[in-house]
Amino acid sequence: MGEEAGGDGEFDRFSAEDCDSTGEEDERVIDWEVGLPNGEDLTPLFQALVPPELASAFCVTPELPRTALDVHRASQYTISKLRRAAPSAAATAALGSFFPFPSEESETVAFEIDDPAEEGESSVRISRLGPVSPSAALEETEPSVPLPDDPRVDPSARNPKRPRLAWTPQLHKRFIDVVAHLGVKNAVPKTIMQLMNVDGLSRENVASHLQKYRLYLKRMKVPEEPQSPTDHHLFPSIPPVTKSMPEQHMSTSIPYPLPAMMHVPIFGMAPPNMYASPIGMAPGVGHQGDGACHALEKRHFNGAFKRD
DNA sequence: CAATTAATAT
DNA sequence: AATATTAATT
Repeated sequence: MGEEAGGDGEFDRFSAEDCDSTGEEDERVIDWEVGLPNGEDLTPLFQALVPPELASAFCVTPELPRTALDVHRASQYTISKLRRAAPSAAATAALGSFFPFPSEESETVAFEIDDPAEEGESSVRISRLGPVSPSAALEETEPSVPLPDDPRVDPSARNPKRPRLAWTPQLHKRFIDVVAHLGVKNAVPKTIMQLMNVDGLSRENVASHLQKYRLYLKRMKVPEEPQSPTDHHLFPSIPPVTKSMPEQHMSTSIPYPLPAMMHVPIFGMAPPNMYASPIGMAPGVGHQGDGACHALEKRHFNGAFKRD
């Protein structure tokens, strides 16, 4: 199970070429194919994975050769099975009983990519419904012949050019949830990053956000000179940190159920309606069903950080 | 090496 | 304005 990661974030998504696209398969779930090797990289169906000699040497019965029909049948089965059962969090094992919630809210956390080549308001939202790949969103044209250093060859290889991360409300919420779980005192970039379990999210992404978040908390805590009536409206009284008890690490007992932490595809997507979540920055305790702070800004959660 | 913070860059 | 990056410090 756990895999770790000490490593740095790697980019191992995309590259889902146009692995064929005969429109004959209506049941096809493109989403699942992203990142998978294409047909040419896979062992042909008729070829046994284990050579006969090896198989006999280890007393294993060689698998029967499969046909495309077998594959198709298996696909149908899998699809129909998954159709009725919502995906249960597969990657929640990281911390024991941490996020045992299978979750109804299949969260879609989206990354927004700011096209580096452009200025100003140029964030591109990638629709999860489309076969659009992140790389497609970042490349203006597509040379028919991949250059030696073509990013598509091996995105996981050092790809220093990571697109600028946009902290969408979903991502931010995940961040907040994790920090709350850890306790503000224990929440450090690496751990947060791991717990957030967002594909492509780097430690420095988190560190940067965390720094900002802490500044925000600081402001909240010591409002020395009570804020001008003008910036009062956005933030109702939200005691920033665990105020009641001397600060300790309360990693257990989360006041509210965390959304299941599932692997989040780097470019998921959120329907255009996504800005509905009020990002109250209550670090420790929550706001859950109650519509506590409805600061409702249209632009990301920034309204919450903003001083005004 | 990782974390923190402040400063600075894009 | 939001994030990234860097430098200095722990």
